[in-house]
Amino acid sequence: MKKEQNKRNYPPRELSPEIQGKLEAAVLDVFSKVDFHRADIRTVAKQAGVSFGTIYKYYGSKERLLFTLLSNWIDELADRMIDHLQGIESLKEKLRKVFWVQLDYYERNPNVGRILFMTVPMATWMAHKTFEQKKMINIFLSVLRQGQEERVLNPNVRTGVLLDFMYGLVQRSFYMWIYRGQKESLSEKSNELFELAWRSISNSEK
Amino acid sequence: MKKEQNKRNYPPRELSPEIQGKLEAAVLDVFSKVDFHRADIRTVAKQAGVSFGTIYKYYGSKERLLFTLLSNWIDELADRMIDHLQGIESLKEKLRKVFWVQLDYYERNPNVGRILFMTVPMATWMAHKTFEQKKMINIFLSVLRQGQEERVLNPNVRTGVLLDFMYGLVQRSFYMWIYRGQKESLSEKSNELFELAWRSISNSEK
Amino acid sequence: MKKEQNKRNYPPRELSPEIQGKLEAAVLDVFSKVDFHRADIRTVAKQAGVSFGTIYKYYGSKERLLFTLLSNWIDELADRMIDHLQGIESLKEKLRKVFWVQLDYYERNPNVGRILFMTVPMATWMAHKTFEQKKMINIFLSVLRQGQEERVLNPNVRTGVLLDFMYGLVQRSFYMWIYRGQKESLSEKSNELFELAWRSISNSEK
Amino acid sequence: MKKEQNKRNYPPRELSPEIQGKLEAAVLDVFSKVDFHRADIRTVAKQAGVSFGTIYKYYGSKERLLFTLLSNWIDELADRMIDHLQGIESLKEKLRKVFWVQLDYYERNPNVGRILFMTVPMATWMAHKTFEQKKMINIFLSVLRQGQEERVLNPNVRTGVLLDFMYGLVQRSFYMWIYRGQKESLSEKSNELFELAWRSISNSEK
DNA sequence: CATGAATGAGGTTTCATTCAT
DNA sequence: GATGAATGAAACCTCATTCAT
Repeated sequence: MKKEQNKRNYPPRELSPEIQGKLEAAVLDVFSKVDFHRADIRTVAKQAGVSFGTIYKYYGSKERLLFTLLSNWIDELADRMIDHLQGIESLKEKLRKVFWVQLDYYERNPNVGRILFMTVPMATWMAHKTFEQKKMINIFLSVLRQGQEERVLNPNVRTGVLLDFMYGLVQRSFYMWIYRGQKESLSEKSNELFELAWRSISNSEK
Repeated sequence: MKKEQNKRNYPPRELSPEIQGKLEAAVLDVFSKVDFHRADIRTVAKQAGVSFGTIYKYYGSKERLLFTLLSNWIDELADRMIDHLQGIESLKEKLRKVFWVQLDYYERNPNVGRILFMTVPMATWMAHKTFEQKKMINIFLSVLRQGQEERVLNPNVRTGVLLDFMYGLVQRSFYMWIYRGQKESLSEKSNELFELAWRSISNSEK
Repeated sequence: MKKEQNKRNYPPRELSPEIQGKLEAAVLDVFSKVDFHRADIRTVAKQAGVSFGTIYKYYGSKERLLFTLLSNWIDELADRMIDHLQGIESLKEKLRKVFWVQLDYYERNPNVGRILFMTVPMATWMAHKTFEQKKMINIFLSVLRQGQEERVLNPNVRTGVLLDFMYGLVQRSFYMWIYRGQKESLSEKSNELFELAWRSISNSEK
Repeated sequence: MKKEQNKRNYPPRELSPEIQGKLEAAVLDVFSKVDFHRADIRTVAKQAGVSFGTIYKYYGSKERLLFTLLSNWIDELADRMIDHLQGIESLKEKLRKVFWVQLDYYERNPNVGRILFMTVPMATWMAHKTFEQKKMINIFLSVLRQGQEERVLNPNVRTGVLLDFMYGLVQRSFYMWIYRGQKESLSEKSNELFELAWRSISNSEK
């Protein structure tokens, strides 16, 4: 007898990249336009040209569909971050870049930002294994720790606080940018935000 | 997408204070435990000892129920803020207080914090008339503007950015406090956060 | 706290007679036309002018919907049987009547017959509490036992066998009547069948 | 209502005898345990060690799979009937044999009986070309007609009625045997049933 | 007016059937 | 040809919302 299909570990295998792509586009569109509870899987399926049976087979639930794709996008951002940090020596420049890469990404992918910062159901998202975003977090932490070791950053503040500080700023900046109508460029405000942040976290006693 | 809900003005009249109180307690309990889309009006009604029909009569929809009560709680916080800011002259101390009052409030009312920062569907909340939180915002803005006028705060940064900066920090601090298990006191970290923030926003050139 | 709603004992209360009536008509129509597995509850709901949510609330499943109504119809038949047996003394005439009432009922309500003898999923139906049809069965058994006690019926045959004998004949007669196109009157063949049966079960040695 | 299935002629060719055998065993097992609409083609395929695609290639639909195999089994029974009727001259003994062969077969193959009398959706089965069971029916009819011609059987009753009479008895006896827990031997009750039937159909005036 | 029965949308599941590989 | 991924229909279930009493 064949071994039992695992019914809870989604996805059981990979969707074809083509379908995956259409699905991502549809999820991005539908889930960024309305709150999670108003987004309709049947609409996603229709837009993606996939049967919703297939969606359920691979993702198992509305939440998991969203979380899985979201996780992919954040990984994309993390990869881009790693790429951009290469060859920068100055810690200050590294951190400046960290801000810029994020704001640039969300400016070019506002629907990812909308989903991440505005429609994802937080309580469940935080319980989801992808919330920690290890890859992304680790990049930040290693930069921040390096800074503290080199006494360039304030060593008296816990790294977690610095992290929250930066993340909070990015999140709030993003959704207020949306709220205020996306009038100016988000990435161009990156420097202003960074300088604010830098004064906070740099080691003024050094 | 689900159809839009009724847009009449709720509540049309006042519920008895007793019922109102039980309803607030029930909403606080139910909506803080799970994501908005999982919170069940029937459970709220049962806990409050009213029929859900009555809730609909006074609030008109699930979202409006939540937003209305949430708005009340934030007003409470604003009133407390005003109260605490009285008699403080030093701008730095005022801002320190602003942080403290918020963190203290959310620490003592973590369910309000959970709802505001974690379960409320952001997109719709932002579109709701109470999102702006005029009272609260105005307190902040007036403090910040006063600071900028007095050249105590960095005058080169738009007030909105300063606001986002503070709000983002409070929000992120709160939900990571929850995420990390509410181990230390949130209000006790207030000073650490404030000092970080202060270096950011104070006018270093002065 | 209110006591828990029983989720498995359907119906929790009575549907209004009007709705009940429309539902019966729709079930009769839909379930008699096609096999159980092809009958669609949404079609039933639409025809009955009831939402299918209501059907599920009261009946809980497709099978239970069918079984419950079917049970009602059989009770109707049993009541009619009791009514018609009144005032008949002769045991032979009683049994003749038993055949006639059944065939007459199914001839006038062929859709009930179709459902009972042709589309109901037998295996599950037999496991259902209403399969035994106590009321109906008891009428038969009491007539048959009386006959055996009076030595008018063959006392050497178990009553259950006599019952199967009669039931089998009615069932097969009905569905072959359908199969052969309902050309002659079914109730008019009642006597022919009865006389056959009577020779079988009457006590030839008396 | 669900859409009608494909009407091509299946099977288009022969499956290997080994697979055919495993498939029969699987169908017998799966379709006898639960109602038709609960029986799962995937389970059948798994048990038979073929993919369900193969089943579809050869049989075209769930119904056709069942009906085709069922038809084979009934043919088997008919062959056995022919075999057993050989060399019996007495019409009464022939008919006794007819009962016995059937009850004996279903007792030894209760799953065939379950399928034929309890789980097959009658309405569609009757519409299927194999329902008439020409071979089997012809055996019965020729015996019955011979009896009527020889004036051993009641000549005033249509042969169809006699047939229904016998079939109905076998069917009801079988499923009540199942219902009552298969406690006694079914074939041993054959004589009791036959004697009952014989009194019915034999020509009492001769 | 308060109530809760009824509605209907949509999440979740299962599965017969189709179809590309 | 055999396979099983994909489809889509419909059962099943929950719940926001409407509405008659």
